[in-house]
Amino acid sequence: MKRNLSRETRMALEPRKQPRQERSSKVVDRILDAALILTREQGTKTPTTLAIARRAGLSVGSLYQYFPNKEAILLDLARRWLSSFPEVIARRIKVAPPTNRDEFRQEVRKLFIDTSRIYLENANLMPVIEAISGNADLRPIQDEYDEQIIALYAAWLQHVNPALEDKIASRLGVLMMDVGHACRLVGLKRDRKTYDLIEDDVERMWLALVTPYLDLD
Amino acid sequence: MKRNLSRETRMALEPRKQPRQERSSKVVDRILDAALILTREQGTKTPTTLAIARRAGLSVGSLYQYFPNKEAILLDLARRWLSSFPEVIARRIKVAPPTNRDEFRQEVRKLFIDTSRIYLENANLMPVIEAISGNADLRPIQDEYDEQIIALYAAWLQHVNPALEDKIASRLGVLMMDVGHACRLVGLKRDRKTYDLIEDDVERMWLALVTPYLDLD
DNA sequence: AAAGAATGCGACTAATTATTCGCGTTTGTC
DNA sequence: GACAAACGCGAATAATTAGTCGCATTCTTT
Repeated sequence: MKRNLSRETRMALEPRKQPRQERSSKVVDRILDAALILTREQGTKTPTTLAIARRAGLSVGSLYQYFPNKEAILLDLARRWLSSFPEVIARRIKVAPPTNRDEFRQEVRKLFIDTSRIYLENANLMPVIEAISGNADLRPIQDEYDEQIIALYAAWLQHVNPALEDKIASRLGVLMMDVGHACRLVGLKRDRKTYDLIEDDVERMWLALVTPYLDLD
Repeated sequence: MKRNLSRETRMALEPRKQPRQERSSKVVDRILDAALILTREQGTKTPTTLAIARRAGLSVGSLYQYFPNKEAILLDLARRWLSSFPEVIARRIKVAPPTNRDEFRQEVRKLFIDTSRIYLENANLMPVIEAISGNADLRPIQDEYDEQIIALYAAWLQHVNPALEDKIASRLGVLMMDVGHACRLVGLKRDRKTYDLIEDDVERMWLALVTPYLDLD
């Protein structure tokens, strides 16, 4: 278990080599698929390298042809998810800010729907997201993304109400993110109808959360 | 690492022996204190038995005089926290149900304040709670408590509005718990003033969440 | 088809860490 | 103060797993 990379893990998360031959790029997919399936099966615990290799019909050695360490595999799976949040929120800051209560509600709704879509589209990798949160090595990386997302939520709030103090915006940003995340994780574990009901619940909560701080009208 | 107890862990969580001599009951406290301090220091990862023993000025062997395994130590720390929730919610079900919108708001507020107090009083063991959630062996035990708490929140909702369907009550119960938990964890990491502001935020969200389902008036 | 590069293999290494066990020490009891 | 029970110790055990390395196989190119 040569394991003091943990500190430098961040540097070491890039793929060790680009696949050159066609067979190997399929192998990368097999590895990622195996890791995803196992993470889903096992819930909390991240799968072992041996388990991933076996499931992918490979040997451990082959894993390390393409990934510098186990963490990199999980992170690769989560990468699309992690990066789509900033994109989506940033997009909703580019439009003209609302001028009355009704337009404001519309804006909340849009942000709300866009973020919800991210969850729905990535439903199958929620177990990976949860595993990452529970992993000491990966947690800091997720925290970085979270910081970014919170900052963007805060920016969105100030876009909607430029008079809003930084401190308040950032507090509300954290809560929007965490409430949304917690509720949607619950929702995705239920059937689609319940998910939709929970979405309505979250929307009401978001509105209740931010409305007092956005004295339009 | 004799570690296939995991399955039978549940049986094995009781203290191995009651301390008979006075010196040893102090030792149990020292162990618990050490585990608490280390968990707080290390954040996510649960401390090793060796680290706990060292910090408590003991040897590993002595740990196992009083605890059947490492998990039992953390669980012992969390036990008061885990059990106070059911107590507190159950107490709020015993009073007469509200008859109008204003009394209802009062009831929400009371439940809200009572649960908030649990967080404030146990602020220093939040890292333990988080560590437990991230630990594959302990998670299931916390989940059991969570089930219980959700059921009680649901029962409270039906106490307030007896006409409320089971399914809705349980959905709202989950959300009350998760939203409260997520926000309060954030709050406890901030200063007291911010905690109070977040409490107001949560109260508004709770009200927004449940009000549509409680057609009093 | 032969050379050389890329890929694949899996036994092995090594780090980590939970738990045990036999023995020495302290404490309580008479 | 002597005896047994309780307590304390920590080296040894053993389970688990991440990551390596030299050799084997397959592919690409000419």
